[in-house]
Amino acid sequence: MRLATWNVNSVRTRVDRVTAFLERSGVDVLAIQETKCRDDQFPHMPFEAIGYEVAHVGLNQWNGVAVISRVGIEDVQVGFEGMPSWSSKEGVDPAPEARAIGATCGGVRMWSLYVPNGRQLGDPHLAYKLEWLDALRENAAGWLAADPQAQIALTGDWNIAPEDGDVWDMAVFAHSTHVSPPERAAFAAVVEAGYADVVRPHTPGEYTYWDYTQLRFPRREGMRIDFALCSPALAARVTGAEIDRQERKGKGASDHAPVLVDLAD
DNA sequence: ATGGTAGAACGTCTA
Repeated sequence: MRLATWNVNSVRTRVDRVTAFLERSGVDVLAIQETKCRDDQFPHMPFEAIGYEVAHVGLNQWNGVAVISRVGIEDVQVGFEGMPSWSSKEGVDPAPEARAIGATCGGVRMWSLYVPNGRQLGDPHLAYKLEWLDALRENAAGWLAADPQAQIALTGDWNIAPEDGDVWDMAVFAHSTHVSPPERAAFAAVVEAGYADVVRPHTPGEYTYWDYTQLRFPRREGMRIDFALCSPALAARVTGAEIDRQERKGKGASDHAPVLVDLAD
């Protein structure tokens, strides 16, 4: 079986690329982030036409996550217990955002996660990001405690570069989010809870994201911020992984590349 | 030059 995660940066703009990727790659279960649409706007038909089912949550033009599977979608869960809320405006009550959806697909508990960006050091959005990650960690630890043999994949755009080598120049990020110690600690806490980054060993030195501006992609100035963290039972099945850099090329590319994981049967 | 690009309530937020 083949899993993948991909921040598509608008599923409506990118639907032809996403379906072509599924057909070309043979991915069975794909987690996508930043669909940027409501549920009623999601283009289900192109996916159904090639044999995939979709579980999506999208509340407005921001965020939006989905699991797309051709090996079944069961027990769909939107968000997780204690997931923090957010309000972008003063005077507007905070509400949960469309940043997490889980579903069981072919025996794997697949999560599509879009971790809050954090914006800038000192921004309330960074505190929100850290609270969101802590609540995720607490849930993920609980899932594993309830069933140590569970095959769980925490995949998505984590908006964290865990190691200095995960950005092209640490000096550029000296006063930025994504590399700060609290963010890295929050990521490490999920790993310590039992979820392994199964992709890094197969893709040393590679990035998953390149900003649209400043010619970042041709200059090979990217970041590794998209991850598939797997529970022990699932990590034991991993036979390989790759980052599909080709998908970042050409007109109409997302700013993120798909991250793929191969599993033994 | 406070820049650049992209995508979403088509004006402004988000990344």
